[in-house]
Amino acid sequence: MSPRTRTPLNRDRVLKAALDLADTRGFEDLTMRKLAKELGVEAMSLYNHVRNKEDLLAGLVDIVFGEIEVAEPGSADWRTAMRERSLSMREALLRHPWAIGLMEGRARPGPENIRYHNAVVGCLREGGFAFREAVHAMSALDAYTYGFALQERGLPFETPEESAQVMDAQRAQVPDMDSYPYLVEVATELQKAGYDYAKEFAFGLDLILDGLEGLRAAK
Amino acid sequence: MSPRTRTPLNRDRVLKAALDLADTRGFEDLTMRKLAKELGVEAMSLYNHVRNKEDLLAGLVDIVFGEIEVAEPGSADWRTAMRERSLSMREALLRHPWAIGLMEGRARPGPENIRYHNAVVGCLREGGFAFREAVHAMSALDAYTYGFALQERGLPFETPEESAQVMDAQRAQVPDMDSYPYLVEVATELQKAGYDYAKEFAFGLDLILDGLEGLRAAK
DNA sequence: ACCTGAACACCGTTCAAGT
DNA sequence: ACCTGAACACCGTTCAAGT
Repeated sequence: MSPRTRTPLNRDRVLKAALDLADTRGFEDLTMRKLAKELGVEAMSLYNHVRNKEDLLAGLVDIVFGEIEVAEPGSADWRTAMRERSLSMREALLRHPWAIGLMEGRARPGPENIRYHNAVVGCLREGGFAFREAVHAMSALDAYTYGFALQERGLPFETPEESAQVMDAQRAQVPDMDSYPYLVEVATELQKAGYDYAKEFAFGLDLILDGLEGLRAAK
Repeated sequence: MSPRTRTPLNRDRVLKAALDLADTRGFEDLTMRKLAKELGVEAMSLYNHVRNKEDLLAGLVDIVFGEIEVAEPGSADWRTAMRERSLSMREALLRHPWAIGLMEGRARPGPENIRYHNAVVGCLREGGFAFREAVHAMSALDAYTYGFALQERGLPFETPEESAQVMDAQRAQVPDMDSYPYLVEVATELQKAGYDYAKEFAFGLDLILDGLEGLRAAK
């Protein structure tokens, strides 16, 4: 039992601390050195539990995949299953916005990743989608969800006040703003009404689900 | 006329060289020092033409926005306009995959960004979409396109051979692969048929466009 | 088996100094 | 006005050395 760390370091503790660091202080603060300090250890010690930083990130991504809830194939109708898992996916990406660009990496997928994707395809196949159509459906839903999370991470339109602030800054910076009447309109309306991300996401999601329903019926 | 650089450095030349470096050698090789070397200059000289690296990246993002073709509002029916601009957007993101996560940044948008989004909203408004519906439409289309580009960047399923390779590696790594029958099926089918990204993208795109048509008709 | 100190080859950026 | 050398505060990672 060393003086500082009662529990010895292991891969799980390293990953957990890394996740927390990225979530609370931001992805750019997730460095091997700062992570080590957080764990009361020197940076080089981490390499006993993680191959390198890429391996660390792969571990984090798999934790995020593990947080996405998805029904057992056949346990619910495909539409509710896909709707719920897309909502759960957006929420996970909202908790870990730094992960968005890493989820679809070329690296070999982790166990949670595999479990997750198997369940998604399973719900579609058991829901009556032919193989090709199931791939279409998953591809479209995933693309939409990743892309929406990306937009949500970047855009500052949460409240009317925020929208107003952004637009004022923009107006000051772009002198010929009146050459862009459609944008001005959007800005004006958004200032009045605000922008509800959850509702906006649900709108596009239901639109895609409606389309997929037809695809399935056509079989 | 200095010995090396006949044309003096300026912001445009810096941005052009940076774009080329990121495209040809990858985003991780786009460092201020390597960019400077490419231009036959010391790293510190770049700061005469670019505030910092963030400013450099903002400049690159605006160049990419400038590469996305979009019709003049009112010049074509909304559906072809939106279809064409989404295809053009995917192609631009395919040429500059490193840009995907940067396009929707919090930073103030550049002139090409503003021009582009104004035109997109304009095509929808002139095409008969009410304000709220135009925002819905743009949001859904953008999310899908960004997300698809993200998947395409990460996944290695171009040819049947690639799919086979990936699956073999995965099989070797995951011993209980048979616990994931739906994934095995996808893998098997993909090995036979391959995966056509362009067609897959068009499928989801048309599905969303179909849905938006209904939204417009309902007004 | 696990941890560490020193070192290597890098980063972005500042600043005083050159022309 | 533009470029540079030296410096600062960082990175990820290796490796021999400690326990």
